[in-house]
Amino acid sequence: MLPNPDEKLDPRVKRTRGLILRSFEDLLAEKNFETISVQDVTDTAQINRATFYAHFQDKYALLDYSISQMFKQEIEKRTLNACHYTPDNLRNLILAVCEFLGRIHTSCAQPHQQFESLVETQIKQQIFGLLSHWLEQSKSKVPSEIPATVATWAIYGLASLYSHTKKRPALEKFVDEALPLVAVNLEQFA
Amino acid sequence: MLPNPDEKLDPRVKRTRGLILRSFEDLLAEKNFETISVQDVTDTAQINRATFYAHFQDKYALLDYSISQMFKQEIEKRTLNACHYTPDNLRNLILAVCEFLGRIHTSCAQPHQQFESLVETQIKQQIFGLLSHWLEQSKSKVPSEIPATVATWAIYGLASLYSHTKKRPALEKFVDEALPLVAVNLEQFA
DNA sequence: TTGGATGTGTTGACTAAGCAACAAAGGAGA
DNA sequence: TCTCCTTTGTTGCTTAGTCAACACATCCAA
Repeated sequence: MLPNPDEKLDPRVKRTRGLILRSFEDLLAEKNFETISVQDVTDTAQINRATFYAHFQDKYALLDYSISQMFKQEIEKRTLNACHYTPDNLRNLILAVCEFLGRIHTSCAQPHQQFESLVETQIKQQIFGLLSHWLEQSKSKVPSEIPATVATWAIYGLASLYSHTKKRPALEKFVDEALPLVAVNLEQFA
Repeated sequence: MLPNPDEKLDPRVKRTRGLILRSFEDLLAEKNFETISVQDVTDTAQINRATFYAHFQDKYALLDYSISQMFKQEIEKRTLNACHYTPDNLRNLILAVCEFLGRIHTSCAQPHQQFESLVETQIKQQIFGLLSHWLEQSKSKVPSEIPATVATWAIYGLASLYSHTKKRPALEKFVDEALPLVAVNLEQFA
């Protein structure tokens, strides 16, 4: 739906980016983001360090890209990118964000402030883009920026709460309880 | 032991060869060798067809290389490349060849004449090289070419018999019964 | 027989990846 | 403070991989 810019790419580029991404995600599982050097990534990816810089400005850009790719996959898996606003789709989106963030917090070694804030920025950007896309398809011509922003922050906040909870409650139950509070501001787009 | 020519290689070369080999071995598990085209290999390896020809003359050369690499790994796994002639090492070698050939015959789709003969040539070359290496370390200065040849063919023959047997007997028992017939010609090198 | 479809092997021009070397910026410790 | 060491970005040159196009061989069916 949203334009897919990866198809017509030089195979060498696809391969290299894939290697970098895979290595980075593997490394994130063992060490925390701050202690991962570009060297570490290129060593485990078995590519040259200079090649890394041909693709990413630095490791922060890599993190941004990595997070957004993973999240995009999560969304595509649930085909949330090819639909419009309904309470049920919203419910699935909240579920997706909770699970995604939950997975990050269990599979990445001790997340740190900087790491978390970069993740937050990326994910919120994606949620906002998706919601805007949904709302603009509605017959209602109400401007969507403000409702989409409110919903985006609310959703991320819920997922953050969920993923930081030590003993996580049953996800479905959690989402069903929270859903109405988010949906109330979007009813006009249903 | 035998010189290891792969270490100081351009990383791109290692990667490309690895991709080609893996794809080829995967394809061998599904289709028989004759029906695998160079195109098939490069497609699944996600490399350009021209790149294939920069590494291998044709698919027959690839088969040779693939078989010899797999066999070399089998030998290295058992550290048979770093030892000398003893009846026990010989026993392990026979075991290795039987298992290797057995694995090929179960994991590769319907082997054909051409395929089998290419495999045979490669494996015998490797066995012969290894045996020569062993025998030439012996104190006895007896020429080793003839005994090594006899043993090589005998070993391959045994493994071939074993791997073509429908209901394979217990491997250990099979080898213990055959071992003396091969060892008798090598006693002088012990 | 002809023609389309498919595979082979090769070529030359272009582009990405590798490499070694560099300056510069921190960090840790004596 | 000074030095030693590691990491960061960057650069110019070399080499490997990509691409499109080519001529040629098979094969099979119209």
